This record gives sequence, C-alpha cells and structure tokens, in this order.
Amino acid sequence: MALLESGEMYLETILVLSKKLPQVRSIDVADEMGFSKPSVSRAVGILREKNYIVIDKNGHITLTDEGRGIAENIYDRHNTLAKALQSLGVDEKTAADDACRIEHYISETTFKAIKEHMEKFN
Amino acid sequence: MALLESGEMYLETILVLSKKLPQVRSIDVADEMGFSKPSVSRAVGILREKNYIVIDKNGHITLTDEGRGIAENIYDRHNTLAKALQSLGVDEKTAADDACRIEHYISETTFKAIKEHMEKFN
DNA sequence: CATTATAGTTACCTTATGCTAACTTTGCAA
DNA sequence: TTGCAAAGTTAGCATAAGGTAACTATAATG
Repeated sequence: MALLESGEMYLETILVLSKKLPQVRSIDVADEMGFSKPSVSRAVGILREKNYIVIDKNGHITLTDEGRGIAENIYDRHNTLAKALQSLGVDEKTAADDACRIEHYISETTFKAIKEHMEKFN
Repeated sequence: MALLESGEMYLETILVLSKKLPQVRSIDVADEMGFSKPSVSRAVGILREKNYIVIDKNGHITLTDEGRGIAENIYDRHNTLAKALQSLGVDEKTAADDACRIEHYISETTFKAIKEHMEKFN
C-alpha cells in the first residue's frame, strides 16, 4: 500500500536529518517533528515493517533504497513547490509551510508540470 | 474549531448540489460523494451542530451564512487551482483531482498569490 | 558501585472518518 | 389497508495517527 502523508513526512525527516547528523535515531526524529517518543516509535516500527527503513541494534535508522526513493521524491517536491510559491510572491515561511502539505497530495503529472515550468522560467 | 478537509468537502458538495437541485438532502450528498448514508448522516449532523448548515423537517439542507462562506471559498479555490494547473499543461481530470485535494491545504496567502497571478496572465 | 539520565517500548486513550447491519419512519400504490 | 421503497438514524467496527503514563534497558557520572 502507498504511504500516506504521515509516513512520507517521517521518511523525508529522516532524509533531512541524515544530511546533518552522523546518525539518525528515533529521538532525533521526535525532536525534529515535535512528536512524542511513543508516536515516533510506532511510526518507525511501521516503516521498518514495510521495508522503508532499517534499524540497527544501536537504534540507528537508515533508509532502504525504496525508502530513500520516496524521501528524495518528497524532498524534491518540497523544494520545488516552495520555490514556485516564492516566485509568485509568497513569503518564505508560508511557502515552506504550504509546500509541506501540498507535496503529499499532488500527482506526478502535476508535479512535473510545475517543475518544468519552473525550469523554463527560472 | 476550523473545519478539516472532510467537513470542507461536504460543504462544497452541498453548495454544488444546491446549484443543480431544487433541494439538497443527505442522500443526494451521499450519491454525489460516493459515501454511505450513515457516514453522511453523521457528517451532516456535525455540520449542523457547528452551525454551518440548517436541516428542515423534510431533511432539506441549507447552508448558513458561515457555511456558505466556507463552501464558496473552497469552490473558488477549486476552480482557480484547477484552471492554474491546466494552464501549466495538466489535463483536465488530473487538474480537477489535484485541485480537490490542494484546495484544503493552502494558506489564504498562497491562494491569493496564485489567483492574482492567474488574473494577470489569464 | 549506586544513582541518574537517556532512549525506546508497552499499554491504553482520543479523535476523525470511513464502513456495514439493522432499525425507524414516512409516503405512495396495489 | 397492507406493504414496500426510500430516506434517515443507531450501534458498533476499522484504520490512521496523535497523545500520556509508566516501564525497561543502557550508559554515564559522582
């Protein structure tokens, strides 16, 4: 089954954290997202069951190829959408907040159209 | 409390139906949205409690001023977003589907920016 | 070494929102 | 008038996803 917004957000957060931390643990995800430890513990367990992430005996989280693919797609969407909104005059914070929600709901078709438009009129 | 996507969709559907039917009943909403009667019955009850709609003794549903305001805002967002996506080359069906989800998640700031852009480059 | 802090888990609660099964209510028709 | 069809409601199930309280296990520190 396809991931919902929640799962996609966790994967994206893990990707972002892995760019700035030597290792990513559940607690880092909890701090970053502002969720409780148990909530993250369960979410991470589900992502592991679905083979989007691997967790070693030290609790270090790594994205699988599939998980990384999803995370990078969402991250790309986020950046592209945020930039697109800013190019329409939306302030940085609002653009980021809105991109963060929209990124989970648009089709690949729509995303490609927006991305190509941005590349044409960069 | 603000309405979530679900409540906004019900209000928008009631508005759309009221444009083409002499009266709107729960069963009409159920048919239009493809949901079961009990699901609509409950949703409609909640919208009534929150004073977004009024239901007369014959089960005819009317939007209150507040409900109509929300419904029209969402409907406007839907049309504007669908048109914006189509202007980027997205096919009509996909544009409508994506607009239907995005419409609930963007800020007023972002919506205004998109709308103004559309008006400038119509 | 004993204590404490940190990370993670377990159990259970809550809300939102879909569903089915089964009931009620009402109006029309044979 | 009996009786069915249509509309609506009630009761209860499921899933997703957040939360708290309290437990465990490990690591660090006085």
